[in-house]
Amino acid sequence: MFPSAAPSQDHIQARYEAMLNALRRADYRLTPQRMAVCHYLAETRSHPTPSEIFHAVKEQFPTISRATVYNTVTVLKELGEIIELPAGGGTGVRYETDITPHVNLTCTRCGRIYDVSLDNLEDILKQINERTDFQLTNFHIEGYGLCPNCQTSNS
Amino acid sequence: MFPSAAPSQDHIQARYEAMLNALRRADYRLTPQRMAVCHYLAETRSHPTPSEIFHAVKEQFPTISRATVYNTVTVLKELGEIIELPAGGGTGVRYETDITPHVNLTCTRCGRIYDVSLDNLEDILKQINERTDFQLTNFHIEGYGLCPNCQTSNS
DNA sequence: CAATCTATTTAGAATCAGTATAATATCAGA
DNA sequence: TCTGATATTATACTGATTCTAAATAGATTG
Repeated sequence: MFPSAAPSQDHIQARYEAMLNALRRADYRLTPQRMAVCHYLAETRSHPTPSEIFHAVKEQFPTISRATVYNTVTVLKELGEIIELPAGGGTGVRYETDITPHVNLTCTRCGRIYDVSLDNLEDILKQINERTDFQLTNFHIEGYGLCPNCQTSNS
Repeated sequence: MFPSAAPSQDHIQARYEAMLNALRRADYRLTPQRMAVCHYLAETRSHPTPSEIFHAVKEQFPTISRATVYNTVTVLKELGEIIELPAGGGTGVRYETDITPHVNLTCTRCGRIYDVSLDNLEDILKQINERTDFQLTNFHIEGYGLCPNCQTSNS
């Protein structure tokens, strides 16, 4: 069950293109820095923090600044291409890069986040649309508890 | 639909007792400061930040320190009595104090959080328990989009 | 009750995340 | 190429969160 399989090359490419298209549609320039951030977000399954994104992209772009990373993820978040999650322990945020409806199981002890897919999630979307005037772009589900590891460890 | 009705006195009392019991069960002392934090969390529907909790409790406890607030919410979070949410705009965290399964609709423009209840949420719980080895304490659903207000305003 | 041990609180310092600013660079279009 | 708008960068700044050491309060034991 855990952990999720690494995304296929096709899937990475599709997510990457989707992010670029979202930026294009909203009239943002496709700068090399933004493209690098998008590419990293498309290929990772690690729910990265802004700092992790910064260091990863720095490998290709030694001059990139944190501000550019923050700008880019803020835009992508507003466009609904990524989702902001609490990182646990109040230490900033993480980003969910898989926006297909699924469940994040967060371990309240070690903070790790696991992905699980469920059936019939469209039904939730339908109910929200019926009951509210919200213009929904995406949604996801978070579960909290102890992961298999932390259930047995006692520290 | 919006906003949620204020919680009844009975409901406040029940939530308050539940938090105190959780602390007791986990062998934490019921200090006056912790009790005051719990009481505020039980009576609010505002998804407060640590700072808001601090100022609210300070009214009754002028000497309380921020560290005590942070300690208490961290414990309550580990016990599953409250849920940490990203506050939007990267400005720290907020806490969901209503742990009955429901939906938080977060407006990606103004950052406000709305509560909505849905049917058949037990089914999600069942699916998670069937498919994973997680020991789940609670879960909730987050939706993202534009609230009715922000759909019409253009700034 | 006194002595002791541990958990908790407090104030303040330190750290870290995130934002704002101003100068520079890049890009698109005339 | 020139011009204007947008984006990036480095750095300074603000505010959120954590850490630390000392003081306090509660529980426990003799």
